[in-house]
Amino acid sequence: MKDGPDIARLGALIGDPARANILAALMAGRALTAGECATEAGVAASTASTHLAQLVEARLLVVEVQGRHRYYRIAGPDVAAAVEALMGLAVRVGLSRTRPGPRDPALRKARFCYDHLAGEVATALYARLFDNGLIAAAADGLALTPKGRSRFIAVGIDVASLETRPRPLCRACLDWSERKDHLAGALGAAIAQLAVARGWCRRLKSSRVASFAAGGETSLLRIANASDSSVEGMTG
Amino acid sequence: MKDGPDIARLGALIGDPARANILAALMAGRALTAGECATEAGVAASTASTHLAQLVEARLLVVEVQGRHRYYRIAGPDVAAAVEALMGLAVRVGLSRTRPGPRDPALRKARFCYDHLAGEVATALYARLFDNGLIAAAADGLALTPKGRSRFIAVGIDVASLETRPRPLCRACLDWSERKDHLAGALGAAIAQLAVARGWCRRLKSSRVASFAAGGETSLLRIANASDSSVEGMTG
DNA sequence: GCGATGCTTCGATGGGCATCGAAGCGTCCG
DNA sequence: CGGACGCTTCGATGCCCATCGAAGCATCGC
Repeated sequence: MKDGPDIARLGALIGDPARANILAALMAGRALTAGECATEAGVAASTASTHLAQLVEARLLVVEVQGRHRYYRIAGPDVAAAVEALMGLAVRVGLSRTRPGPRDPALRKARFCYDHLAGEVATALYARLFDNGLIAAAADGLALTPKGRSRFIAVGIDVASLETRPRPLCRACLDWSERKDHLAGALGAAIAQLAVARGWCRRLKSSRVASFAAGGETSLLRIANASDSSVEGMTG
Repeated sequence: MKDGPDIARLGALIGDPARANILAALMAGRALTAGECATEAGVAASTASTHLAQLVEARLLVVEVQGRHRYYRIAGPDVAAAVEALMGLAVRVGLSRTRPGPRDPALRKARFCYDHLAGEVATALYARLFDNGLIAAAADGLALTPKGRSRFIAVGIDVASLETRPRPLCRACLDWSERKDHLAGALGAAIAQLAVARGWCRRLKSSRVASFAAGGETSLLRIANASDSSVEGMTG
């Protein structure tokens, strides 16, 4: 009938409460079994199964079979970005399921956005990375500066292998709670992994919340200080 | 039940084909009467009326009454951005309603994205603005450089008045057809207005396509040449 | 092997909602 | 002031699809 992308099918997919809950749960970045998805969505296992099948069919999710378990996961960063964009619009438009923002202040403080960090901490880190010249803008988006490259290597991130991937290294992602950008892309994911590996923060189970340990937040922000060498000494 | 933004309501809103068609039509940036929306969506006037009421209720659209006509319009840039993001995901995920439609190449070449330009031409302009140092990245997003500021003033854009608005001056918007960024924000809108006023391009009626006149594309791209003074001489 | 567990398919049920025509209400034109 | 036009509201119809329990199919543990 009309030309262009079939936005209606996508909307309908996301428009069902059960499917939306599944997507929201998977936005934490972890893979969930079909049964866990059913619990998250609050529906019977059979119902969740049909929903999951539809989401896989539409390529929003991917499934990985391990024995008698089936692990479902967000298909990729672009799906996560679109879901995140919708969340941002929902907040701005006043469509929240709890009146004054998420009842969870922890969620605003720091959370996982698919495979990278979001929230207050993440937007602060992004601003500092920028101000200190570790990342900069390029014609095709965001780029890692030479200064930043050596810094992240010193911190323990294998930048070279990240660069071989088709996925963009740096990408700005609009934070729905802060209304500022935070760092996404392969580098954003690597930083999140680093933060977990070093024990700076951990995922709260069954939620997107990133719980920071004492001093973890400052350790993370210290990444953006190109001249600070204390990061390497910290281990988890 | 769950915390966080009510993404399901938004999805359900966009998920209906009639509403999706209305939104897509309004993405051209012009306001449409209720009757025109009904025609675009291919439904009866009464049906369209209920859809429009829901979209206004959800703050995705705003309505302006003029005499016996009611003009509906996208509520703001954030709504447009989210819809654009969904379109991008739909394309990447393979959800298109036409394989390679006839009107499609023109749409990829240049189109209106709410109030600014998108497509091949717009991404090219964005890259040149960047390479020539007229815009640059800042911690909170994109910024106009002093060089760029004087250039746009010379071209005839009232930058000072744009800066007084709450709306961000420059903003990167991911182009769903090109998979690169193009310029959005108040400046992006102003450039689009300028291009129309100077006769470089015009809106094709009832479509998002921006039809460029002979030489119009080069005239537009010439904006990005800070040393080129021939732009001011061209009038529409 | 045999039962238990995890997940999907099947069939039936029900509810929500898009859709339409007709009627009602306001606005413009002559 | 009367008729036409634009839009919305109303009431009725019908369809799509989410939902569930039960049954079917794999896999794991013993």
